[in-house]
Amino acid sequence: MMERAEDLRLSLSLSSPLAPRTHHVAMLFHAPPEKRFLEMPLLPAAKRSEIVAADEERAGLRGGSDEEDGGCGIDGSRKKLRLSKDQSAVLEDSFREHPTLNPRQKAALAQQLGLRPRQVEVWFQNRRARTKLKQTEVDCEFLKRCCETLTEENRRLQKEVQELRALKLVSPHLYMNMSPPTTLTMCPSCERVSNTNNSSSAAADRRGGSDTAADGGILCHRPIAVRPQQS
DNA sequence: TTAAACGGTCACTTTACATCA
DNA sequence: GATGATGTAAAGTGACCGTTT
Repeated sequence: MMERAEDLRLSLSLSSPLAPRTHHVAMLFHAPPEKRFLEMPLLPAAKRSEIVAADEERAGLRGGSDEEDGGCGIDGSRKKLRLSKDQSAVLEDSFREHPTLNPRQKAALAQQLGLRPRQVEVWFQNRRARTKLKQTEVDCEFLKRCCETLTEENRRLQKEVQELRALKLVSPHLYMNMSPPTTLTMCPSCERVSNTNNSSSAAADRRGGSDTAADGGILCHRPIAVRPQQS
């Protein structure tokens, strides 16, 4: 199995709308329920009858079996299979167990549910896409909140620098007597400054701490930290 | 070692169907 | 009840990647 496929933290159709959509062999699907369940030994009898009932209900809505029209309507339009709740539940259970299927699992699941392996494959494909979409939404929200927090923190730090500069100008003596900000610590070996509860400072450190107040970016805290302390 | 064939997956898209106003 | 808008899920398509030959 491919690594990226397994990494669930998780393409383009160029088909022309003018071109007639082909109805592949893949679409000439599902046999009637009674035929399907001949090869469904893994499913309890009660479940089978439920699925059969659901199938029949759907068939009734469609007004004909797919075997007759090869999965397509009289006018050639493709009929769309809606999976029953039971089928979906089984697929969901299986998905929770393993988000990707090997050919054997796919075939077994298809047989159990009375579907074609291709349908099982497509279901898992779409399910992975839905999972990824949800995860992306969650990630997006998280990053948004991070961005807001960092923006606010940056604003606060810039304000603090301005105040300190002003203080330095007005009363240098008082400024020199100030104890350093308690949130800043200096590494004894490399003399780099880090803010143990401040992610933006750490980020600035990683970048070499070259940002200045003038360019509006995150301020380098080194000048503050190396301020000589009076005993 | 390189390249073609092949299979699996993904991203994007189309389409059928369900639901709701 | 008919109808159009909208959402959702099944399925089609091409690209990409890893494996095999």
